[in-house]
Amino acid sequence: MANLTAFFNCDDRTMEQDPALPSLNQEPELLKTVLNKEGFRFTNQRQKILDLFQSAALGHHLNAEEIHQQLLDQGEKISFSTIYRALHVMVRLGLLQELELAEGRKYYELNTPFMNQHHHLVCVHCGDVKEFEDAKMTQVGSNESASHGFSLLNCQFTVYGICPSCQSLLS
Amino acid sequence: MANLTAFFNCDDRTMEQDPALPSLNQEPELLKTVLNKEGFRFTNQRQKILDLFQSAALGHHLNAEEIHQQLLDQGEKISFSTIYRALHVMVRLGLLQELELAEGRKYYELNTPFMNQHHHLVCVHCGDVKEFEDAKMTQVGSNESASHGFSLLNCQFTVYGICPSCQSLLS
DNA sequence: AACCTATTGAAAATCATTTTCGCTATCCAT
DNA sequence: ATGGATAGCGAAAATGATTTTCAATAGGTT
Repeated sequence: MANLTAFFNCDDRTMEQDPALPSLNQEPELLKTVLNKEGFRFTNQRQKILDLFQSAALGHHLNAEEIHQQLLDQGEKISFSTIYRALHVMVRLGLLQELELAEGRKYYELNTPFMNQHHHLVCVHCGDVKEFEDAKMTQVGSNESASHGFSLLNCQFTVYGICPSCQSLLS
Repeated sequence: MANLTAFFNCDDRTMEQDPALPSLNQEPELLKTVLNKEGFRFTNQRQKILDLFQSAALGHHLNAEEIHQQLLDQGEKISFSTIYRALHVMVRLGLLQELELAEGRKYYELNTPFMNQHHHLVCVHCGDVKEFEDAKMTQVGSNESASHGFSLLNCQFTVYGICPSCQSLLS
């Protein structure tokens, strides 16, 4: 069986991602509610991690390393195991989305409702990432999953290329 | 700087992917030609690896582990380092494409000309992968990269969901 | 307040992938 | 063809991100 970590690796529990994506930005207490509803516990560390995503621009992606560093910078001591566990839980709960930007590590960003999903244009040379939206994408994604009888969780469109500045460097 | 391995990790040389994708299925000697043109050497191991992809259904993806096992099964002894090096070279030369199917490892498949690119619908529970094509995808990909001044290398649309049989298992 | 157990941090373990290094094989020029 | 230069090979060690283990602690519940 596949090992799609962020979807199914939160200890041993098996559970579906909540289809009604909670919008955390409103209520300060929402994280606790969402966690408890599924038997997870609210902790300071989880709140701090989520705060990072909420205080960053929407669609900003972070990896475990960056989260660790940013929390250190603001005086919070946290272990990598806690970070990874928190990320998995929050992906499972539909609060975060895991991104595969082909850099040998995983990135996470605040999950956005389906119809507002954005996609990524990656420079394979310098790693610069631009975001874009396109309704056609979501359209195709839901058509495809429907036509195969899949229940849709999310979709990612990633375009790889070389950005203008790297083009000049390389020429 | 980013570390997009398959694009830029072939020892130390820096070089662009050949925009004219060679169609290997015709000429038996083409691999040697393509390799030598860029200063790489033709080896038995590289041929054997490429053969695996060519004898499989088009669009079939393999990871390093599977390649290693399949070659063992057919009596070929080959090391993982050789496999990984060969895969990188062939991606660089545009013979293979690297796929991010979110399973903690990389998959490869024969590269196909842009307009025939196919995309993936992945069951996050059992790992089953369905392929599909959609011209809109390529369209959007080239529009986006063009509008940001990127030179386009490739694009991947990956849809995550739960397949029908896993849905019944989980309910 | 007491209990049950999910969560934490630290350290060890995994796992895919990469690198090192001495040896071999391919390519190019003679 | 032959020989030299060096790309590529295999084996083993190294890396780096992520996961797991385990004893101590803290969150949620009664």
